[in-house]
Amino acid sequence: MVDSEKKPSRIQMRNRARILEAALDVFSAHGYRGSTLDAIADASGLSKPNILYYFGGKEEIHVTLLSQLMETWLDPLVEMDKNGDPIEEILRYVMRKLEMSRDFPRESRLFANEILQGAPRMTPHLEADLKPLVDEKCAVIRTWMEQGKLAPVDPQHLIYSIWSTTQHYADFEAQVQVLADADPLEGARVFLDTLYRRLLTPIAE
Amino acid sequence: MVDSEKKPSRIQMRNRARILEAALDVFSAHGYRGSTLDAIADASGLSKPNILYYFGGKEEIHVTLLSQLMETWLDPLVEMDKNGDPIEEILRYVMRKLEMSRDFPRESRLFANEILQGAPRMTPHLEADLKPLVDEKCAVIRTWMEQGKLAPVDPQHLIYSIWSTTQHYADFEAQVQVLADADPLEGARVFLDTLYRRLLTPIAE
DNA sequence: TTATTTTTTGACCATCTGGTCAATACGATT
DNA sequence: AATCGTATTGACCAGATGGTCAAAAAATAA
Repeated sequence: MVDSEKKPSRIQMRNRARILEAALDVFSAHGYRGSTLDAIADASGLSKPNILYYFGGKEEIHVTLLSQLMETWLDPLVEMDKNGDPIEEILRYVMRKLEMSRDFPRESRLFANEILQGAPRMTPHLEADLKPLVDEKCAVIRTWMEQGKLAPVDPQHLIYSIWSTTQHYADFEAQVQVLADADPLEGARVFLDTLYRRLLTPIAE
Repeated sequence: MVDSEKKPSRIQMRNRARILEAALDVFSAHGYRGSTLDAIADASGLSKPNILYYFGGKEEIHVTLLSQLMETWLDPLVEMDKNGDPIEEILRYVMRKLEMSRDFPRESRLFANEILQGAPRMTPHLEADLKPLVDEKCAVIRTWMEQGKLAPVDPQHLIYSIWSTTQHYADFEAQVQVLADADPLEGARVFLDTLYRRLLTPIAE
């Protein structure tokens, strides 16, 4: 049995990583209920019982993925620096989120799927990690606005809009695909730069 | 057997409506794969075999819902009037989409779920209905911009941003809930009004 | 090498789920 | 009331799926 006390062997490291990689593929493409252990087994090259040797069950794999990816996911917001130039900081955040849609679409869809279903396996994480971070950054943004460095808007809705506009290109890729112009992500870069500059640039009086 | 040739009886009308209503509840909450005929049966108050008397199967119910709701879903964009005032037309569109997040969150999530999974049962509809409409309205917006009535931005990405920012409040409700301020939808109204006014108001030279 | 622990698997199981079907109940028409 | 098409259901089935387990195979330690 895999002992969670002592440090994992090299084989354990490798196989757990394989399983999580395969699971990310499968879960992000089909959702939790649409994914089967058999599919994860196939994708990882391990047998189903062997997978259950490393993880307690389907749900444990899913939860592990979710919490393991949470940090990566929130990192761009963490990086937002209250000492930087406000508009450039926010635009940098927007662009990093947009890059994540390009580079980590599976992760984006994994989260989107989970939240669409009411976040049954993630609400604790949201409360514990996301909420405090968002509160903190909203306070920073509010300060910037009070200093007249940003045009005043509700910081929380500003953040929602950044999440939704950037993640759209990963989560709704199938739709964007249908309406496809060449290289949507490059178009998005230009558009979102304009959008947030016009929104946030303070108007001199 | 239910005959698709002649017009449906009153009982058929009522029961098909019941089933679709229940199915919308179930599908939007759990996704396609996460939904069972038993759940739809329970929710509709009909027995499972009875449901299969009215619909060919689970997939047929889902497809029926999707195509039946497509029109409602696209209607606000259809309504965008090329003869109206550009900024007000677009803001009206934004607000109507936002109201739909409030009044039809199940429909929003149904579509979101489907597109997240790669739109397996909807790509034809997207091609046939959505694409031409979006192309048409993009042309209208482009005209407005050429006339100097709107600040120039890529119309397609403008539309994506409207979809994503408004639908966010329905599709990611679980997340918005966690970060909850009082009445997010009212905050959204104000924020989005500012956002799109600042983005689109032409700058006098 | 041998003993011991870790890893892997084939066979199996219980449950769930979409779907069938023959039989029954119902409702309108005569 | 008798008839006939419509509507409804209990019992059932086959395949999928999450998970178990004893035994075999590898790796590691002695």
